[in-house]
Amino acid sequence: MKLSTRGRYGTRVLLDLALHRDEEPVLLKNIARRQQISLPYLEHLIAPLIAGGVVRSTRGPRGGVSLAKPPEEVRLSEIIQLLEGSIAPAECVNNPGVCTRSGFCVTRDVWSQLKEAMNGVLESTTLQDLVERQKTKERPKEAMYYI
Amino acid sequence: MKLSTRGRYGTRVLLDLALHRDEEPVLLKNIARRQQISLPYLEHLIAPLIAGGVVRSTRGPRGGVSLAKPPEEVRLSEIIQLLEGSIAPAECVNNPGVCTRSGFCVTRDVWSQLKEAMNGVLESTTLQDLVERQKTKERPKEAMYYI
DNA sequence: ATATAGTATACTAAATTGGTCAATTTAGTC
DNA sequence: GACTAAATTGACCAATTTAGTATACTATAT
Repeated sequence: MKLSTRGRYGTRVLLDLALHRDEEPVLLKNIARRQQISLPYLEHLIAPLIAGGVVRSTRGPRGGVSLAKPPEEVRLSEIIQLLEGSIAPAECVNNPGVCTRSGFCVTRDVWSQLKEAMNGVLESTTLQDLVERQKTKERPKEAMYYI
Repeated sequence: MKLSTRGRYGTRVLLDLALHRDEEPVLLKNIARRQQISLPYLEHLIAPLIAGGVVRSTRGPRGGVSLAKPPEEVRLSEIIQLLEGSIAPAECVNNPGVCTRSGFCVTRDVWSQLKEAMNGVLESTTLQDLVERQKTKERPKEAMYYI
C-alpha cells in the first residue's frame, strides 16, 4: 500500500515549481538539485506531467519548465493520477470485469470506500495549500513561542 | 497504491471464516475452493494471521482453522496490518529517520493525512460488518423492490 | 552556427509479488 | 502403536514492477 517514488517525487517537484514561480522557467537541473532527485530520473517524471497539462516546458537556452496553471488549480489527485494511475487499492474497484466476484463481493465495497477516503484528501488539497503550509513551517519561531 | 493479493485474499479468507463459524474448524482446502485461492498460497497467507492471534488452528484429523475472536472484534485495520504491514503510503510517515527532509516536508504531512483517512475506514469496519453486508446482498429481491 | 535545455528510447539491477513443491510436525482413529 | 488427515515450514522460482542510467535526438535563443 505504498506510493512509489514517482508520486512522491513528482509531488515534491511540483511544489518546488510552485515555490519558484519567480524564477520561471525553472531548470530541471535546479529542481533535481533542490529536491535531491537525479536529473535523468527527473526527466522521466516530468514527461507525464507535461503530457497531462500540469507543466509547460520551454526548450533551448533560457528554457526550463513552469506550472501550466496557477497552484490553486492543481489538485494532488491530478498529480497522483498522472504519475501513479488510479488511486484505487484494487483493480476491481475501477474495473469490475477483472474479477467474477465483483457483483457480490463485500470486500470490494471496502476497497471502494478506501479509495473515496483517499480521494477526499487528495481532491481537497492543492499546490497552493502546500505552498502555504510550507511558508508556515519556515517561520517556526514566531509561530511556536506563543502557543 | 495497490493492495497486494495478500491483503485482499486475506480479508476474503477471514470473511469466509466468519461466514462459516458453524462448521468450525474450517478446512483450508474448503476456504481455498470457495475463495478461489490455491491451497499452497493460502497456507502462506494464514500463517501471519495465526501468529497475529486472529486465527486459531487445530492440526490433525478433524482439524482446521477458526476465528480466534468474535467477528465484531476483528477490525480490517488489524488484518491489513498483519498481511501488508503499515498502511502508510510512504515510509517516512512512520519512520521520519529514513528521509532527511521529514522535519520540514509538507508532502510528508499529506501522506500522513492519507494514512489517517484510510485508517478511519479500516478501523471502523469489522468482520461482523462485512458479514452483515454480505447477508444484505444475498437477499437482493425483497430488499430492492421496495426502494 | 552553436550551445543550451528538454525529449525519447533503450537498457538494467534489484526488489516485490505471486506463486509451487517437498518435507515435517501434530493429532485423532483403528 | 501404526496410520492417516491436516496444518506448518522452508526452499525455491518466474514474472512484473520499480528505480533508475545511458545515449542519442530535437528545438530554440542568441
